[in-house]
Order: sequence, then C-alpha cells, then structure tokens
Amino acid sequence: MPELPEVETIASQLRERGVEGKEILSVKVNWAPTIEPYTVAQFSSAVTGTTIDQISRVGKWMLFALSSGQTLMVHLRMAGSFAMEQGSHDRIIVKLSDGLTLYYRDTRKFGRWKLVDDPQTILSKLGPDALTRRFTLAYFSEAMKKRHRMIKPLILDQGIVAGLGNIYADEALWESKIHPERLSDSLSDAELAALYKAIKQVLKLGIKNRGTSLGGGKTNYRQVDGDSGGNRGEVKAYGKSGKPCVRCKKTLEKIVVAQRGTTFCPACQVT
DNA sequence: GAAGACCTGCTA
DNA sequence: TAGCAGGTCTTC
Repeated sequence: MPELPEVETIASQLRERGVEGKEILSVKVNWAPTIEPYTVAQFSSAVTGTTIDQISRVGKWMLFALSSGQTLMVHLRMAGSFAMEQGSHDRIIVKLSDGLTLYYRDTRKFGRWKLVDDPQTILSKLGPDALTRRFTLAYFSEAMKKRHRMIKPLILDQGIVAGLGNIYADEALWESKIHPERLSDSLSDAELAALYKAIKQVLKLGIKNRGTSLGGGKTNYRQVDGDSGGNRGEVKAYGKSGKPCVRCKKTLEKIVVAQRGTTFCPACQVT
C-alpha cells in the first residue's frame, strides 16, 4: 500500500505531532516477526531509554534516528501505518515521554522494523530516491537504455529508483503516454524525459494531497489521524479499468505485467 | 521471467 | 466463496 507519498505523509505528520525529541519509555510487541531477527527482549532493551532524534524517509523506508546511534528503519510494506491513538491490529505500541504513544498498525503483518547501526546497510541496495537531486534525467535515461526489459517492472525496481509502487507507476506511465509493456531500450529521449518528469510530478502531487487511499477497509492507507489520503481524485489510471480515459475517452484496460495488475489506456499509451 | 510465500480483509 | 490487494523476498 504505502508508496513514497504515503510514507512521506506519515513521516512528516509524526514530526508535526512532536515525536522527534521524545524518549522511548517502553515497547510492546504484539507480532514478533515484525522485528525479526531480534527477539522482543533484545529489541526492547536496545531502544528503551533512547531518544528519537530525527524522523526521515528514503524511498519507502522510514528512518528513526535514535540517540544510541542506531537507526530504526521501518518498511510499511502493504498495509502498515502509524497512529497516535489506539486502534485495531496495533502490532507494536511505543510509549513515549510527554504522554505520547505511537501505535504501529499493520493488518496484513507484512511490515518490518529493522534496527541497524548504519542505515547504509539497507539504503545502499536502493537506487536514488525519486524526489532527490541524485535522481537525474541522465541517470534515469542510461539506466533504462542499458536494460532490455519492460518499462513498468523497471520503474518499480527499487534498486533503480526508490519510491514508486503500483499506483504511481501506472500513473506516471499514463501521464507520459507510455505503454507499460514497452521495452526500456525502445524509448526515445523525448519519451524518457516525459516519463522522468511524470514520475516526479505524480509523486509530488501525491504528497501534496497527503497520499492515495482507495477504499475504506482496514488494509487501506490512512494518515496518522486516521483520515484517508486526498489523492484519490487525482488518480487517472490505477484501479480505473472499464472507465473512460480522461484524456481520450477510450476505455481503460487492465492487464497483468510482471505479476502486477496494471491499468492503462490502450489508445493514448502507445506501444 | 515466473511462481510461491508471507497475511488479512474487502469486493464481486 | 474465490479472487484480489498499495510490497518484497526466495526459489526456481
């Protein structure tokens, strides 16, 4: 579920709620696989008494820099979220100083917390974050041209560019009028430039609207206060198969590309 | 590439 | 009740 805009929204809202600077008083783990390979006792003793100095984001990872020098890295995977109020499916509960409590909610239990000495052990496997200056058009173009794969799975590959998931990948391809099955080395310079621009554009719009929520269920993305994200109305392709393309009025189609559901416009996204 | 694994819950 | 879901990892 959460892609770059959703993770960014949650991270910034935790900062706004004053989580930075708070001390971790206690940790309750209700689903131990979340913190593997640590045991609950090991994890608890490593973080209790430390202060959360800074909260940041790289790709889809959230980073909590602790005063111990270690970094707690959280990946929300399909259904993870954070809240400051108790709810259902709270897998980890972190009591903080000043009466704050952090609830890590994760219906599907796919999310993972990694406690590391050096974030680079994880981040070095990622390509540049899509919204940083490290992600340049020159880098992107070369990465696409030197491979011979379908474009959609390539832009979903976090080792090439970090942050896109299934929603924003479909949106970026729709926006740049590129068919998801196009081979990466068949794209013209103009198409690569359009796609590069669209990737940044759809992610920024997602952040501006505080993320994309698709439905009302327990597996759906929620902001820290429990509200849905506001980006649903901006979605042009993802989840809209059978509906008319807002650009050309032809009916959007759904196919499977690299095992992922993929919605696109057969008329204006050219092969 | 593809398929299965990890999980629960919503939608058709 | 079956199929599918915003993600990633492992094993062919």
